[in-house]
Amino acid sequence: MPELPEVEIRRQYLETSSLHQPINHIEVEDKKLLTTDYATLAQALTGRQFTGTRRTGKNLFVLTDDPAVIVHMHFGMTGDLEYYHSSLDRPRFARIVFEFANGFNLGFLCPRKFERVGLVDDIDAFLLRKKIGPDGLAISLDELTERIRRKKAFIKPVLLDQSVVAGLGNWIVDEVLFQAFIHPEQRADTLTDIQMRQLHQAIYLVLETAIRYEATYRDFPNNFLIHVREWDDSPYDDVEAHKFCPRCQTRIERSVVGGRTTFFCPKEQVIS
DNA sequence: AGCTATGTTAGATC
DNA sequence: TGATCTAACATAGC
Repeated sequence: MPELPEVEIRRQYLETSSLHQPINHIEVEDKKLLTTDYATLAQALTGRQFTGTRRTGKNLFVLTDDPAVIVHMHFGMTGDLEYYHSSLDRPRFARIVFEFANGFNLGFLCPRKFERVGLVDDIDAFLLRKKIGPDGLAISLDELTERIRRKKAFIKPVLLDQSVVAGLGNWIVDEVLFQAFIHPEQRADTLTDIQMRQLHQAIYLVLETAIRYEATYRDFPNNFLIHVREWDDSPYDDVEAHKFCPRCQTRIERSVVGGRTTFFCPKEQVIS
């Protein structure tokens, strides 16, 4: 589920599996997944090698031995990477495959086709053009405060806005707001200095924790809200009974904010 | 069978 | 114009 931590895990995975191997061929099942036309992509990458990676928010960039050829990957809601050898092991949904000269393959798994791959020649220019803000792990308290205070919308959709701070998705924003004791519908421009400090700290805590546990939710600390969601695999009425705040045991509320399903503790996350 | 989904964005609306 | 909001996208899984 590719929010910033999952993309960071995929970056590390690609870095340890797929560098310094000449690319023989690129297989693309559905051209709609490409943001660069296939002929251009194939021509630019054939014979090249991946040499390193960069990440900003949910965007992964793969450098090659040609400084002007950089692959951009976005994992949408369900994208993943898998490095494999035999074509018999080709994973399901590997709709884009980078075939290396050594016989190994890097599959870009696109189960729901919300994923995108394309070429970029300048990362900074790309980020500017796409209005991607500072990475959630790198943003300072002052910059976060300045960017949030100029918005009047609810804090939750503001945190989901990649131009404000990059990398936070639906689950993580809920977790961050829970850890910071902030109601998802508090207006962004009304956050106090104390709340901003809590928010900044919570963003770092949640992202760091998720990366440390390799984004495996069930391993997260017990005081994380994420567990409320993880168990939500049976009909809502059935499961509501065990959704309680891990800190105060109040029943967790479920609503829709900014068009997304939202969980929060109605007792501890109040609008001030 | 019908509903929901982790993300992004075009187009509508304020 | 600019900010904000909504719906749609394509598909799998439950």
